[in-house]
Amino acid sequence: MEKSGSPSGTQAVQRAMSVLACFRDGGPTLSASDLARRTRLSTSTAHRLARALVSTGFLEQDARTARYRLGPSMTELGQLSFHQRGLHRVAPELGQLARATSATVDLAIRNGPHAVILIGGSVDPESGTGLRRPLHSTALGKVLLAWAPPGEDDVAALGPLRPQTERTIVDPEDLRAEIERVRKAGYALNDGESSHGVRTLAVPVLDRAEQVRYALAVRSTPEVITDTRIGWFAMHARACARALEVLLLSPEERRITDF
Amino acid sequence: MEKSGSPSGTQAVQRAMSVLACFRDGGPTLSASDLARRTRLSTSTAHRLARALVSTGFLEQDARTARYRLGPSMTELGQLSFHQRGLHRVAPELGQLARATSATVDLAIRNGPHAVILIGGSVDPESGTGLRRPLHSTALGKVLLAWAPPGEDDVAALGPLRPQTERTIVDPEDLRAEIERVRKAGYALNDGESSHGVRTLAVPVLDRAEQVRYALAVRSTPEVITDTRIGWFAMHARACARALEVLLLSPEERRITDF
DNA sequence: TGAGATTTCCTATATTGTGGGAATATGGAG
DNA sequence: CTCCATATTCCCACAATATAGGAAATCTCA
Repeated sequence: MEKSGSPSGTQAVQRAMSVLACFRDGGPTLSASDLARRTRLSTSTAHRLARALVSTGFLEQDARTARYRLGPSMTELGQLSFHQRGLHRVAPELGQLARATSATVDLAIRNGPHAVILIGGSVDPESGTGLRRPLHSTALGKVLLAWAPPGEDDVAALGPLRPQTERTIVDPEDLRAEIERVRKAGYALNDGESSHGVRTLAVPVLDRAEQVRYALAVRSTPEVITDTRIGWFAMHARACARALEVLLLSPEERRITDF
Repeated sequence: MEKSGSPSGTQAVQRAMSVLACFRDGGPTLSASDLARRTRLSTSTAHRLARALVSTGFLEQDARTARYRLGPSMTELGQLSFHQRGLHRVAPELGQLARATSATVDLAIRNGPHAVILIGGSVDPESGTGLRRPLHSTALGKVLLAWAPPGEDDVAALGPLRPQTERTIVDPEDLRAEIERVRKAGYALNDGESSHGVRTLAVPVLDRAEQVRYALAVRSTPEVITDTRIGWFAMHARACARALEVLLLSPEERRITDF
């Protein structure tokens, strides 16, 4: 099928994961043939993979309709991941930042070409926890790119840069320049590049290797985050990010001395 | 290796899922050899599966220590699963039940031989969201067994019934009798069977096929949930469960008329 | 610096996943 | 109620893919 630059020797597993990934864009339930269509796999293969995922609890099949939905293992391990990262401990910090800045606060992590919001300041399902945002058109994404480990900082690997508004950066060269600017400034700005009338400022949460683990954003309107106050917002966000750096690095990692 | 009663034709996928499952019992990070040991797979195989999971974002590998942790796709799809089930809409109902009863409220779903708490009334990581509890020693579990679909109600399939306290039901026959009692009464009781001094009452959240989708529990001390007030607690829990039944059945499922 | 453990890569083998196709079940329309 | 279209599930021969052994590279700790 694809020539697929991946040198991995695990077709079945990657296909199974792409079955799970269908639920990112699809509705809450998908039929076996939906899965086959979306993954471009044969009906038999999609069906067999789905059954394997059901047997391990990552999918669930409705007894009546035979449609699939994400299963209990997914929720369980998702929560576990949340706790194992220590994210349940950062809520107070984020709340404080939100109050100090009167802005909405998001904490995100990179997942391939997307930023996934781990803790969303909004309960709005359209911009809340679990949401995927593109890297090129968000402040979170620019931060995740600017401090990415070598090899994952390739703008070309993002594919076509889809415009969200007329301000969205769509030229890879422009994006590289923007990323360079972000790295120098220490924060990223998204001024209506993903949606109109929204201005977001993001900073990295770094580990000791100076690589980004999470991105932290404060989001509001241009009337609140004015040009002259950007420095002030950056300072507050940076302070919160530093607090998170302390909270989010596990004891095990912390014992590793750097110099 | 195992004779493995599963008639499925997907070894690689199931093995990959068992790699993910390692993180349920293990620490927040596991090394490649940890994974090989726990899954009883050869080093090469465990390593290759782990890499495939990393490439799809379900695992993450620390650049420094080369250890693995659960990845962003896990958190993302976990949250997605949460929302797609409509669970973000039930918080008010659960809060109301908690206030009315002055008890802790848990909502759980079955995952194989365990109950997974989807919304835990406690922020305590030891008894909060994402926790796995055994089916035989919890009120949640008894409910999930009592209304299980045919074929999944087999007590024998649970394996050995491990005692948690001296009150834990360990004889399969006793458990079957208890399940029968639960079904008749409409609620399950756990009186110190999983931990001392804790009494829990659980009721099912049923779909129209009279099969259990979720289990809802109120948990407190025997001084609060006294013998004489059990009926009162059951009534309140049952009322809340009915409200959840309305909330949690998707519109798609709802349009299916039953009689 | 050296011993031991761990991560990672490579390759031959056959076990395992693959997809065509047929049988069965489901739901909608007339 | 019956028929038709669509979707789900099962079966089987083929060969592509995952497997495990071993060796090299890297890291850890003394």
